[in-house]
Amino acid sequence: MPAEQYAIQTGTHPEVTTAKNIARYREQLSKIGFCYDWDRMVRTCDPDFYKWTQWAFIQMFNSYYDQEADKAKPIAELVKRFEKEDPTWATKTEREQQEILMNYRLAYLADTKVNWCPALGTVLANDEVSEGLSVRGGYPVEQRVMRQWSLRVSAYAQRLLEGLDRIDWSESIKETQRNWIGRSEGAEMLFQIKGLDEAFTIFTTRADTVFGVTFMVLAPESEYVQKVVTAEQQAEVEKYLQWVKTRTERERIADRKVTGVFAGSYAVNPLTNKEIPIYISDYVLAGYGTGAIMAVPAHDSRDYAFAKHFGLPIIPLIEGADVSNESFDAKEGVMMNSGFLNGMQVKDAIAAMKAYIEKEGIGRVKVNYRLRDAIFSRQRYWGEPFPVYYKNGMPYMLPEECLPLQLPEVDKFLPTETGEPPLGNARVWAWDTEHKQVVDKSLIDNKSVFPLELCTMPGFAGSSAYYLRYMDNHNNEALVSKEANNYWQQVDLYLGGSEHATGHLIYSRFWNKFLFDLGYICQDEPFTKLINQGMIQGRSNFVYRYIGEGATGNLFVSFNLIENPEYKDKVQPIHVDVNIVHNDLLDVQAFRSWLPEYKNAQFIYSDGSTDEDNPYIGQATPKQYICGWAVEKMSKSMFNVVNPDDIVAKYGADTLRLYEMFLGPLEMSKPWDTNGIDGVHRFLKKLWNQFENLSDDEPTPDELRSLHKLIKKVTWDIEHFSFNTSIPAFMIAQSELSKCSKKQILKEFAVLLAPYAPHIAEEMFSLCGGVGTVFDAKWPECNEKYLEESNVKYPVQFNGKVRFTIELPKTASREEVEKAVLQDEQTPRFLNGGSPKKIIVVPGKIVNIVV
RNA sequence: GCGGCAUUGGCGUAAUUGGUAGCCGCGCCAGACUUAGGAUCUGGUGACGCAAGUCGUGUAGGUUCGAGUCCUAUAUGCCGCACCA
Repeated sequence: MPAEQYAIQTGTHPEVTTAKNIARYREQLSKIGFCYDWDRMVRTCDPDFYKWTQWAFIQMFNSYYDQEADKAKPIAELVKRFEKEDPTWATKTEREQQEILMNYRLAYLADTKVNWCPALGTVLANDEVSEGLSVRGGYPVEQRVMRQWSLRVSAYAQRLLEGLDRIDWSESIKETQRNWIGRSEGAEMLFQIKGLDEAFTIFTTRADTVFGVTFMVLAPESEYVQKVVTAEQQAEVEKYLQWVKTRTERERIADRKVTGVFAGSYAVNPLTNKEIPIYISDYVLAGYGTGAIMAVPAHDSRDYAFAKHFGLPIIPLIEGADVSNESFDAKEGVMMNSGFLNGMQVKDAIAAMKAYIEKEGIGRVKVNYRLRDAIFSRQRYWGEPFPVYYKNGMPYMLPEECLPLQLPEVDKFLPTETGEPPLGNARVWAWDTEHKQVVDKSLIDNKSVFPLELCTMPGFAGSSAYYLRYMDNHNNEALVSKEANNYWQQVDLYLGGSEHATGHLIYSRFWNKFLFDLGYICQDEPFTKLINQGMIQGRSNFVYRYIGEGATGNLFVSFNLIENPEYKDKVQPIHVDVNIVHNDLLDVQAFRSWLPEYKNAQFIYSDGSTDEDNPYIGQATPKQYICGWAVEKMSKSMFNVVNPDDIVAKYGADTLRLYEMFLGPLEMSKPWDTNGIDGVHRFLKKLWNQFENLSDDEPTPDELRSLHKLIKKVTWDIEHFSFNTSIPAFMIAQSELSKCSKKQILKEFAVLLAPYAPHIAEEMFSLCGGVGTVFDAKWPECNEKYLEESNVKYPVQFNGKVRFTIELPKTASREEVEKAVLQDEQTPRFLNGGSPKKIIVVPGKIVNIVV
C-alpha cells in the first residue's frame, strides 16, 4: 500500500520501490548480524511465488465445506451429489447451476456490504478500518454494496476455535482469537408479524426470557424493515433511516444515546401470544445474528435503556431482581412470570425453552459465530491478480498450467475514470481461452476472448502460506513437496506482533487448514509455538515553557521546579529531541541551535538560577536544566526516535544486540533509553581486553566453576527465551574471570557469547585458536562436577525472619543441621528465652525455627 | 461492559519448584589516576534509624513454619474486543 501510494504520487513502479525497501531491510538485518538462510528467501510479489497464491485461490474456488465430514472437499463431489439427489439439477442452465454452487464455494463472489473509501478508491477490511476512518491514510469510510470475492473463513469457525487448545500460543492472543470468533450458543426463533403471512427470525442466547419480551427491534439495514413499516409510520421511518446513513461508524459507536423509531407493526410473542411493537434502531447490527432481536428490557441493559426511553413495559423474570433502576443481566436466579419455566434456575430454563422451541417447531437451537467471511478483493494495482475471467458475467478460473497470471503494465495506478480498479487501465488484459494466453482487451468477443478480473488480492493473500514455501521455495511443481513438508512439518516458533491476532494469524490458520483438508500438507495448524515480542517504545523528554504572567514564550523552567507555586499550572510541556538530552539533562546550547524558534531561549535552572546569574554557563560549573520524561510510542512528532543504524555506527551491532536483550523480557514492551547502553558496551570492552595476552595454562577449579555456571545459565536461558537474564550472567562470569586469559576458558566463553554478540565472539574464538567459524563450534556442555560445593550456607530464620547464616557440609542430614543450628552461639539470642516449637529444615535450602 | 497482561529502589530489571527480595546495568555519592573529563579504575547506594533494629514487592485480607510468587477482593495502567442479542 505505501508502495502503491508512492507510485500514484510519483509514477515510480511499486516493484521498484518494493525492491528498494527489501534491499534496505536486508542491509539493516545483516548489519545487526541476524543470520538468515537467504537461499530460502521468498517474495510474495514475485510471480514465481504468487503463482501458488493464485493456485490456492483456484483450489478454494473449486472446494466447498462438507459439514458432515467437517472438512473441505472438491466441489465436483457436491455436483455429483446434486446430480444424484436433486432431479431438477440437470434441468437447470449452467448459469443457474453456477449461481447455486457459488453459495458453497470457499472462494466465492457475493454482494457484500463493504467499507468503501472514496479517497483511496478502494474497499477496506474491517480490521483495516478504525473508527470510520481508513487505518492507512485516515480517510472517511462509508458503507456500500459491491460484488466482491470473499473467503468462507466462517466455515472454519469451530475448528479455528478448537485448534487454539492444541497450540502453544500466549494466552492473550488465544483469548483475542476466541473473542474474534465469538461463538455463542443460543436459539433462533420465529416471530410472526401480525396481519401478515410473514415471520422473521431472531437469534437469542437467552431463550429463557421469551416471556419477558415486550418489543422487537430490527437493524436499520434489515430486509424486513420495509415489510413492517406501516403507511402512517413511513415518513418517520424514512427520516430515521436517512439519518442513520449519514452517521459514520465512529458516531454509531461513540454515541450511546438511545435512538430508534416505531415501525407501526406488531409481532406476536409465540409463548404469550401477546402483541408487541416492532421498532427499528441502530443498536441492533445487521451483520450479527439475524439483524433482529427480541427485546427483554428487564434482563438486557441495552434493551432496558431503549424501553425506558420509549416508555415500554419491563417485566422482571427472575425472583428478587430489582429492575426499577437498571436491568438484571446476570444469568442466575430463579425464574418467575414465565409460565412453565417458573421456579427453574436460569441455566435449566434456557435448556427447557430450547427443547420446547424445537418440539413446537417455532425455532431451533443454533450456534452463532461472530467471525465473518474475509473480503478478498481489493480495488488496487499492487497485489496478486485473480486467475479469473468472466463469461456471461460468471467467473471462470484460468487453467492451473497457465499460472502465474502476471500483473499487467498500466499507465497509471489510480482507478479509471469510470471507477474501475487500476487494472482497468491495462490494455493487454483479456483472456484468450483458445490460445490460453493474455491478449489485448480490444480482442474481447465474449466467445473465446473474455475480460479478466480487475481486482487484485489483499496483502494477507501472500502472507497466509509463505512459511510453507520456505520449506521448498525452488519447487516449480508444487507449493511444497510432500517430502519437504513431511520433513519440516510446521513452524516451530513464530515470533510476531500481537497486532496480527485477528488478521493475518486467523487467515493463516484458515488457509493452512484448508490445504490440510485437501491433503496438500500434513499439519492442520501452521504455528506450533507463538511468542509476541514486546514493542520497543520511545522515551520522550520534555522542556517546560513558561506561559504565566509576562510570558515571552522564550523561558523554560527546569522539571524539578514546575510544581512550585510560581510555576504550577503556568508551564506547558514541549517535546524536545532526545538526542540533545543526556540523562535527562538538557544540552542548552544544542537546544538553542536545534530549532530557530529556540534561538534565544532562556532557562530557569534546577537551582532556580537563570542564565544571567552565571554568564559562564557551560564552562566551570554548568548549571543543570532537568527535563521531564514519559514513555510513549516512538514517533517523529515526539522527537524520541532512535535509529538503530546510528547506534550500530557508534557502539557496534554487538552492543546494540546485547543492550536490546538486556532491556527486559522478550514479550514485554519497554522503552528504549540509550543512556543505559554504556554498561553493556563496557562489558564487551573489558572482555575484549582479556584476549590480549592469551595463555595455554590449565584452568583452576574456580575458573572452571565460573565457566560452567555460565554454560548452565545461558543454555537454560536460550531454551526458555529468557535472553535478558543471560546478559547479567555473562557480566558476572566476566567479572569473576577478569584475571583469566586462558584459551581453554575463553574459547568456550566465546562460543556461549556467539548468539548474543556474534561479531566479537567470532574474533575471540579465532584468537583462541578456534577452527572455522564459531557458529559451527560445538555448544559447550555443563559439567556439574565443577559446580559442586562441599558446603551449604543455610539462612536461619526465626518465625520466618532471617537472622543469620550458618555454613554446614552439604552431606549434613536433617538432624545434623537441626543440631548444629540449635548449638550455634547466636541461637539463644533469637530464641529470646522461649523454646523452639517447631524446626523446619529443608536440606540444602533453609532452616526455620518457630518460637 | 467483557477478556488478557502488568504493577518490585530515582530508572530498566532479577529472584527458574513457595525458601536469604532487590542480581546485573543505568543514574547518583565518595575516592584514585589526571592539566582536564560525558575517559578509566575502586568502593558505596531500598526507606527510616547514631545504633541494635524496624519497615518494605500497587492496596486490603487469607492460606502457610515461610508469600514478590498461591487464593479472594480491590485500585491503577497498558493491550484487544464491543450497543455482539
